[in-house]
Amino acid sequence: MFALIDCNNFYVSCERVFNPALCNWPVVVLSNNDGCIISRSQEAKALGLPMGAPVFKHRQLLEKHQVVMFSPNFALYGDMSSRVMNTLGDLLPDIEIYSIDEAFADLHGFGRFSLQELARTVRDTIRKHTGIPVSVGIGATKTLAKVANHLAKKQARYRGVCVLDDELKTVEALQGVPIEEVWGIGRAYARRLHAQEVHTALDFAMLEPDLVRRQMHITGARVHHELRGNSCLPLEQVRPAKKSICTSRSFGRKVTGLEELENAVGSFAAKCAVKLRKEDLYAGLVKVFVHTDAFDRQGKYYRGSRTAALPVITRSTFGIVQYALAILHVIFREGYAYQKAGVILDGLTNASPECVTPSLFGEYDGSRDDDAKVMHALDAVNGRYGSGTLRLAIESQRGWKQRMEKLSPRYTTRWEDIIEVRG
DNA sequence: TCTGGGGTCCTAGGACCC
DNA sequence: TCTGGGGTCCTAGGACCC
Repeated sequence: MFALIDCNNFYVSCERVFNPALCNWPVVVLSNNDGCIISRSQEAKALGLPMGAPVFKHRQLLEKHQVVMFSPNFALYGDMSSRVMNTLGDLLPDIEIYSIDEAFADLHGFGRFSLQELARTVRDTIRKHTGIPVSVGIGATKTLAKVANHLAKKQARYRGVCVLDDELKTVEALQGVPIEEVWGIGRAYARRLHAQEVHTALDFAMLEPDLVRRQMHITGARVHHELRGNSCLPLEQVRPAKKSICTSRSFGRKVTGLEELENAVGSFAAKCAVKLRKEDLYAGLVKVFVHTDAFDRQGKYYRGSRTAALPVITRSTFGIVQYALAILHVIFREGYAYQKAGVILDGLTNASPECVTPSLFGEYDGSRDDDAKVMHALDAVNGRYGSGTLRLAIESQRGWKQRMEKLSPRYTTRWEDIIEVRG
């Protein structure tokens, strides 16, 4: 059996831990740039605020009900996530951290315990240790655990715990879950399935396997298999190495000048390099993209992107920034109002550069010993005194910076922000 | 008139996830 | 006026190899 432990309204719940007055009040967390709604409390969902909706379209509703809004505080959410996962890891030996707010657990060996009681213990302990409410779903496969979790959240009678431990319960559960709610069935497949009169997870499970394989390829066939109780997605306890690293942002206002774009792209490239070293990897390819506002039907539209192969794999901020800027110069067009830019590192490897053939023509070589030492010093200083303490000059101008008007304090990761309790 | 067979690698695009 | 960010996997098709 597998369990899926999923935090309820995670980002909102994190804010509430340090602001309990917000419990029972409609609360939302916004995306970067304060643009969209990306987490909603139960009360906010009840008002009809959709997930992912742009704030400006729901301004009236938000104001009328005095919905409390937060800019995203990822430093806080990341730290709260590791507290939840640490507590979970103490309770269950085999877990896979699937996302910032979810983990799977393999329950083999727990056969002689009541899974209901086990799930309750997990839920109560995480709540007690971290303040975060979670739901627990248990089923014979990961996909069925997801279905169970969905029911645990949606139907009050489960009180946050749903265990599908026999066929009858499983079939009943599948009947109650719309096909679009199934893990692995997105918008496109859901639309096609509805057109074929497949509306629930049970309808889908009853289809001919060959038909599913043909229409939905191997990924769809796996979902189908798993819903029928045959496990084909194993627990992945070790996180696989990253295959790409991306840093991108929408701008706080439109950017037209090359110099400002250089500041943005340079900053994103430098951020990518830091992530790269944190993952202990080297990059082989750098990609840069810029584009104008896709929603703006009036303005001139342009999107440009190029990938450059680095002559030698590197993890140096200098090398990566240098290449990113060179690409930017190639794709930049005068006379456009840019809305977003990003840098993507690809061709990632953990091989050390000494094992790789160096460039015949002596272009920039990120494996140079002095660069490695500088990067080491850079990361050490920023690790100790805060990121951005030491940075390249190009990272300094930040007129394009995003709106973040409702940011909460970093309660758990910054001394100045720690909560004060008065007696 | 008649033109093989067996591969690999790369990229773009689509679909999905949180 | 105002619409996020960061990922993965799969497939088809093109280009190339011998």
